[in-house]
Amino acid sequence: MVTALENDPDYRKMLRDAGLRVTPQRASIVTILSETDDHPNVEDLYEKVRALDDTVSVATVYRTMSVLENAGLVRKLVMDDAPARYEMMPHTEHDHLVDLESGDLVEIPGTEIAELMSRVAAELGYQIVSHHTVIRARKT
Amino acid sequence: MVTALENDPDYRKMLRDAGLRVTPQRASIVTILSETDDHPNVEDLYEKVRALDDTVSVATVYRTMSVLENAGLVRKLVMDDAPARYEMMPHTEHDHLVDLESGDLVEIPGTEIAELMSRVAAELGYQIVSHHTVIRARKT
DNA sequence: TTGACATTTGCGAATAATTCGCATTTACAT
DNA sequence: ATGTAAATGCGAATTATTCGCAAATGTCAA
Repeated sequence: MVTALENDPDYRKMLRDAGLRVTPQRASIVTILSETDDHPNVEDLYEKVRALDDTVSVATVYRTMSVLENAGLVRKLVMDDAPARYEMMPHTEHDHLVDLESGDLVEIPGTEIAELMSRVAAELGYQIVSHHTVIRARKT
Repeated sequence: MVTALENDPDYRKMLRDAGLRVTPQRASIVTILSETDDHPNVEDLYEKVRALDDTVSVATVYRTMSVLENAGLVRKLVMDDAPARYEMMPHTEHDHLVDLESGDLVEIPGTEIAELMSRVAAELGYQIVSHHTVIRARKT
């Protein structure tokens, strides 16, 4: 069985450090998600992962996304009218904008939005665990 | 048939002005949603509307929410792991925060967040059609 | 290294929110 | 009043996601 395990020991570590068991399926999924620079939904992800490792089931992709999200390794983007999409937790903070004409998901770089939200939440006596923002917009 | 039509001619006008047909079902739904200060999901709404007007079906509640959203009269709040919730389009701008302990949906007053988003989107050459932000947080 | 055991997986069935098809009713412009 | 496009109710269909369970497997302690 060919998996991503042997190729990318980094992902083993990332999973171990998060207190998660390292299974071939998880390694394959993380490998694919890390290599992908768009924001795949489960179906996209499943198809790509399958090409690398055909032992993976859809259910496992769902379960893995959930586990990784809880571990803070993955961010889930809940869409308005489409299946959720995922990305590896970014080191560079950004939010998301949906281009209503093309359907593209555009990244908005910068920490301003997050900082403002933290401030505003703090004023209400809350500490942000996560925030989820999707802006729908069209080109001017 | 008792409906909200006779009681609240304001809603007739609101619907007409938006170019929508005024049906008893729509009037009942708008009446209930307007009176409600929490953010009901379709099931909540359906139950309350039913008490007022038992000709309304769930499908119509869904369809009406969709129509009103497109008309800009209603805002849909897409939740992470629960059915969507709705509110009449607020005159006072605000965003939303989910209290992770209680599950409550708290309103964050103010236009700062929206303004910042507009600015940032403009920098990328976009004009915001709508933005949807849900912050998940816990009390400090 | 091995064994024990909790975790994870694949599979297909189940769930739950939302949409759809269609026959019937209805709002409203004329 | 009347014709017609739009809206409705009903239940069936769809679709993303979760679940149950038996089999497989990762990890940890000895």
